[in-house]
This record gives sequence, C-alpha cells and structure tokens, in this order.
Amino acid sequence: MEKKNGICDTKSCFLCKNCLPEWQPAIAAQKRNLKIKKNELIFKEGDPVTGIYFVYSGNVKVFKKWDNDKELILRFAKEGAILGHRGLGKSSTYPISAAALETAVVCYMDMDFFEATLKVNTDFTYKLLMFFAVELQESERRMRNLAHMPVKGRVAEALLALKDQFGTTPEGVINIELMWQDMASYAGATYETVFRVVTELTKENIITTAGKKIRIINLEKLTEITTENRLL
Amino acid sequence: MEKKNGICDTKSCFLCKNCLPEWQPAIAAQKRNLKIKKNELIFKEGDPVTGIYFVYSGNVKVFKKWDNDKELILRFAKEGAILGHRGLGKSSTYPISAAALETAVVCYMDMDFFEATLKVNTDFTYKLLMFFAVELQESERRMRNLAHMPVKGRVAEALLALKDQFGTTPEGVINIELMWQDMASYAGATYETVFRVVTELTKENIITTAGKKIRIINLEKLTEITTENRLL
DNA sequence: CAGAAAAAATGAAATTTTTTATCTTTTTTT
DNA sequence: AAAAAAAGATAAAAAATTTCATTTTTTCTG
Repeated sequence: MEKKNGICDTKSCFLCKNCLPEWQPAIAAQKRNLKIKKNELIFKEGDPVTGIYFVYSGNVKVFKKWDNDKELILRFAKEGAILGHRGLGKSSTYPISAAALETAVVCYMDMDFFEATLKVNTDFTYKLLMFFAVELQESERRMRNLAHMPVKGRVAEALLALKDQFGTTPEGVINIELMWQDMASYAGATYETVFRVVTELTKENIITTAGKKIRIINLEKLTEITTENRLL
Repeated sequence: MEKKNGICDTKSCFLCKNCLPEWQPAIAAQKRNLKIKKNELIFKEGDPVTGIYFVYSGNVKVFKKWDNDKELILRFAKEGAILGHRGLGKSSTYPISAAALETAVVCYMDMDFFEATLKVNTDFTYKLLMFFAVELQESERRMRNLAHMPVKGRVAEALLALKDQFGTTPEGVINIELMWQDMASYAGATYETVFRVVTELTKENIITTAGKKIRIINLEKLTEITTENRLL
C-alpha cells in the first residue's frame, strides 16, 4: 500500500459527486491517495476504523472470513464506490475486509473529516442514507438466497449480478475476470460445487467459459434458474 | 388492521426520540395508529411503499418468503423500532414483509411526510444513517453465518440474539415466546433440524425448554458453539 | 526461463440437511 | 364445546453439498 498523492481528480467518486462544491477544497486538502497491489488488503476485519475509502481505479472485493479459510464475498466495489462505510455506527473496528482484485488506487480520508462532511453536507448524508437502504435490501435479498436458493440458483444469481455491475461486451462476455474461488465465495458455496454448476451450465448452453472469461449465451434461461421453484 | 388513533404518546419511538421538539406537533398531526392482530400482516413483499411504521407495542417479525412456504426472518422489531424503512431508496415496493407476533399497535406516517422529516431533521437523518450502518453490519454478519456456520451454531446464535434483544428473567428464561417454526426461519433452517439441535442442546444441559419458554442454563457453552471451529 | 506455488479440474466418499411420513397435542374457529 | 387447523414430536429415507485426495495446468518469482 503505497502513498501516491494527487492521482484522483476529486470529481468522480460517490463523495465528490454528491457534496457541496464549496466542500471540494476541504476534500482536496484532506484526501490521501493510495496505490494497492493485486491481492493486497486495504483493511481487514477487526482493524480499528480510522477512515473511509473511495475507489478511484481497479476492482475491490469486500468480504468476511471464517475459519481462516472460508470467505464470503459481500460485494465488489468498482471505480467511484465507497469503501469502509461499514465501519460507521457503533463499531470501532471494521466488520469486513477489503482487498484489491487487481492493482487499484483508492482515495482515503480520516473518519473525523468524513463525519464532519456528513454534518456539513446534509444532502450527501441523505444520498448516503438512500445508498445504505439499497445496500441493506441487497444484503437481505442475498441472505434469503443463501438460506433458501439451491447452489445452482445462487451461481446463476452471482453471474447475473456480475453482469449487472460490470457489464458485458456486445458478445455477452462479462467484463471482469474472477478466480473460481472468488466466484464460489461470492455465491456462498465451495469451489468444487461452483465448478460443477458451471460445467452443467456450459453443457446446457447457457454460458461458455474461456479462461476466466465468462460469456452468457442464454440470459433468459439463466434468469429462469434464479426464479424456478419460486411460487410467490 | 384497525385504526385506533391517539394510542401512541409521540414520545417513545425511534423517530420521536430523535427529532427536533419543534417537529413533534407535525408528527402528532400526521401519525395514524393501527392495531394489528396476531399473525396479521402489516405489509408484505411487493406491496407499494406508502409510508413508514414505528412499533408502539407488541413484537413484530420482518421476513422474506420464498416458494410460498419457506421464510427467512430478518429481524424482530419490538416497541420503539422503526419498520418499513427498507422501502426507502429506489424501490417502490417493500422488499420484505412484516407481521405481528402478537397483538400489536403501530404508528404509521406516509412516505412524503417521512421524507420531509428527513430533510428537516438532519440530526435524525444522521442517527438513521448510523442505525442503517449497524443494521447492515448485522445483516452481513448473519449472511456469513448462513453461508459458513453449521446449523447448530446458527441456532445458538439465534438464541443469543433473542436473549440480547428481549432479555431474560433472572433465571435465564428468554422473554419472548416463539413458534419453533419462527425459530427455524430465524436461524435459516428447517423446523426438523432446529428441533434436532434443540434436543441436543437440552441433552447437553445448555438450555431447557418448557412449552415455548426457553431457558439458557449454560451461556458460556452456548457462546462457544457460535465460535468453535473459528480460528480467525 | 526454470522451479515453485497457486489455481483449476475431477472423482469418490462422507456428512449434513432436508424431505417425507405419521402421530400426538395445542390452539383456533365455528 | 366440538370440529378443524395448526403446531409439536419423531424417525427413516433421500437429496444436496462438502470434504478429501490427486492430477493437471497456469501463473508468478527470482
């Protein structure tokens, strides 16, 4: 994690886009840019919360560990995204970890300044509240899926979520390269199970894979898998 | 669901406790009290979001359904709690359902008024933001548990969560009576599995049950079960 | 570029959890 | 208060998923 100040343009992240123009100089003065290598941790579960991050470039995974080897990826953060906001509230330590999936640059500001930002930019606070509401909904939807959806559906969901977040080429190739292990952590299953499901989906001509590139051929069928058996 | 205006005292709920004194009359003018019978739905997944609720008395469960018969209880709301705030953000329909566990009284206000409340009471918005942050942390912790913790641990967690939220008598009896089915929905397992685990826990002298009353005898062991196998 | 380490693939075995089925007891409704 | 519906118990069978063991391939490091 290397200091590389002056990289970000104080324009493109969730904070910069939603705060008062008058507050921008304060941000510019406070922010610190950090360059993070692939697989490097930005912060980890249990670390004391010192501040908040915004992703400037590169993709980041936000996850929880268990048993030292089982992990559950909660979300992916791409450029512009806020990171570390789960450290807000009563907790003084991060409840989650974040690591770069590839070389990334993040923008950091300490918590005191961020809280001041909240107090001053009430509209930003409101936007953040709405963002939290959406995240909460997403989290609870995933929770239900984890509890009641069979692995195949969960993998299908994961693929669709990645498609939505990162988009695809015109041919349908999802614009992110993930290790299968990460895919498994995201779907809440083991590597082997995910691998089996992916093989199935390939045989059913719903997706094709080439290395870490995944192409969705039959979006309807994939969507169907996430809803089948659901009568509600 | 019966209108019973004038029941709540506009003093005890999350909103009334955290907003400007000057705003109280506006609340008093806008609020509508509703009496809800046991097992009656207050709103359900997919209903258009029209407003927000606060629990005045009685316990309420917030849940998601799947397959028309599988449900996952996300949280319990007791007196004072906010309800329906998951309808905030982009969604125009509730992402979850809420039902009374026993006869309950709730306070309702429509969404326009609530959003006005947010704009006017910036400190309330900030508090709500912190509340959301905590809920998000809780949700994600549960998500990981669902993904990686064995049922026994999940049931133990559920018991501990109920103890924390509702308290116990001096003898250790948890102050809430739940159907085993609801316990199962809360732990993210089937009734049979929960039953098997509860039998085990009873045999191990960790809990005892009498009807729907659950008494925790050995809190340490119960806590141990939620952490064992975890090396982190 | 070589060697090591990590990731991907795969099959079989073991385990966990759910499903199914049946019966008893409670609770609710009429 | 009787009848009907829902909840509580329990066991056995079935299904889903994980764990384990092993091989191959890819990626990274020096």
